[in-house]
Amino acid sequence: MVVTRFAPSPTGYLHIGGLRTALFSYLWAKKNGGTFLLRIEDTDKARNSEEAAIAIVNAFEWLGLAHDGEITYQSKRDDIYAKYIKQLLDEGKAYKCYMSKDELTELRETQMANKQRTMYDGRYRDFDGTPPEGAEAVIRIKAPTSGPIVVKDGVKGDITFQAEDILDDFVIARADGSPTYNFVVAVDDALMGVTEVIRGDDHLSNTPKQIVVYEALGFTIPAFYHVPMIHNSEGKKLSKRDGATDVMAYKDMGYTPASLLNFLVRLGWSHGDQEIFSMDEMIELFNPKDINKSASIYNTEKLDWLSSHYIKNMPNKQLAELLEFYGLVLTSHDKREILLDSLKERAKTLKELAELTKEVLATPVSYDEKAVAKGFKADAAEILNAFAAKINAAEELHLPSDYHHLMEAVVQEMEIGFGKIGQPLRIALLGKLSGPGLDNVMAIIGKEETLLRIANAIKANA
RNA sequence: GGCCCCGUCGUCUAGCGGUCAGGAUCCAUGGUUUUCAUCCAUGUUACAGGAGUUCAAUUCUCCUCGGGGUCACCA
Repeated sequence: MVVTRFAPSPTGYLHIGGLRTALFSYLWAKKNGGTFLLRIEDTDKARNSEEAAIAIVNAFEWLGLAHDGEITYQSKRDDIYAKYIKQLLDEGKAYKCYMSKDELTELRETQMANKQRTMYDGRYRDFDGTPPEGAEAVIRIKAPTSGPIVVKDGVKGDITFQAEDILDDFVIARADGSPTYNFVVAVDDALMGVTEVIRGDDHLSNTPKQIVVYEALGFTIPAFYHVPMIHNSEGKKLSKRDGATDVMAYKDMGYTPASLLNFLVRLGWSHGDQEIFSMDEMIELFNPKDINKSASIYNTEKLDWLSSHYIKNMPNKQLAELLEFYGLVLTSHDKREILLDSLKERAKTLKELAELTKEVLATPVSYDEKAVAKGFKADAAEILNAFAAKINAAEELHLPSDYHHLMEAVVQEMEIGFGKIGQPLRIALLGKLSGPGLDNVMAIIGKEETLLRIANAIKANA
């Protein structure tokens, strides 16, 4: 049974980097028919907020990454942590340390002055005297003072740390009794039955400490996969300062979960030359052992490409539903199919598609000056009038081809090139020289609106 | 600074001793399109450097350089 988890601390929104490790964890659990758990690490009361926890859950909902079972909140598990801390105390594997913060600071300063590494000196490790008057105690764990600690990492291979280089008797419970991060992570992962920990490699140097906790408590050590960081364009760890790192901002920008997830899965992971992955394919093909060792730089060029790919290939009905979030209601539009077929190949995001659609649907209120100078020549009014006359005379005008035939007729009768009617008509219909096929536009807006736009343009530009 | 990790086109990556170093994106050019976009075709650009090992190194080893992470009574 594979059990993975995502364990954010609710200090803000869900960010891109977190989402990627969550996605990896999710995929690996699903691939193995296992369980993907969510744990909110809200032990730091000063920095955490309930809104942040809700925001994270909402983001997962938008993305369709469902966790299994109930969400675990660390803030509700004080009793459990207290129990294990007491156990370690009773077994002599942890002890009370009465050193004050001032004393600690002083120790560190001396060590720095002597160019030693800063660490707790273990002065209360075997203390059995009377505690100093009024001193508050923290609980420290007895960590090994020398020897190798090996992290068996599925991404980077075996990583050997020397206890004397990195460890000291670190604090597992603060003076107020609250447990610290490295302790609760190990306890929770063990109690929740987590078998594979997939997380950012900024946690790599914490892992030996957690291993100390696992071993002291007699828990089974899970498999670790430390995935490389995502860097910003400066090559530094991606942080909130780097602009769009809030996952929900991607919804606002018009990206779909499918494109965002596809983009993220390919950051640090690949499967041969394949670029497009459906959720089913990701689940089928993902394996954390294939995760890259090196960090990747966050660059959204490919996200745009993926996004347009997914929009182009999405059924119009589904597209119309998604577009409502961006203020475009098309559900009852009778020309929805033509409309979206002719516009969805032009948009990189849903938001862009919504805007392009609104532009086509709205009667132009102004005309691009350069476009008029280039495309609305002296004979424009005559040609457009001839075309308008044909529209007026026509009985049935529904399909793009119906309008196309009328344009061809004008071209033939007046013995002009297609551009002669195309350019002014484009300006009349859209106010500029670019845009979707004119026959499509006319079929979408209909006979009356087409005539109106032609009349308006002649009035304004002739 | 100590410890740890990493180093293939600008970017995301394939490669797991012998390849014209492949794909994607971006960019450029051409074609298609009345226009723009799409689409199609073509093209430019990479093994950080130096020693080894080997008949042969992008691939294995070491060193250098470069980048990153982490060193709390934060998580």
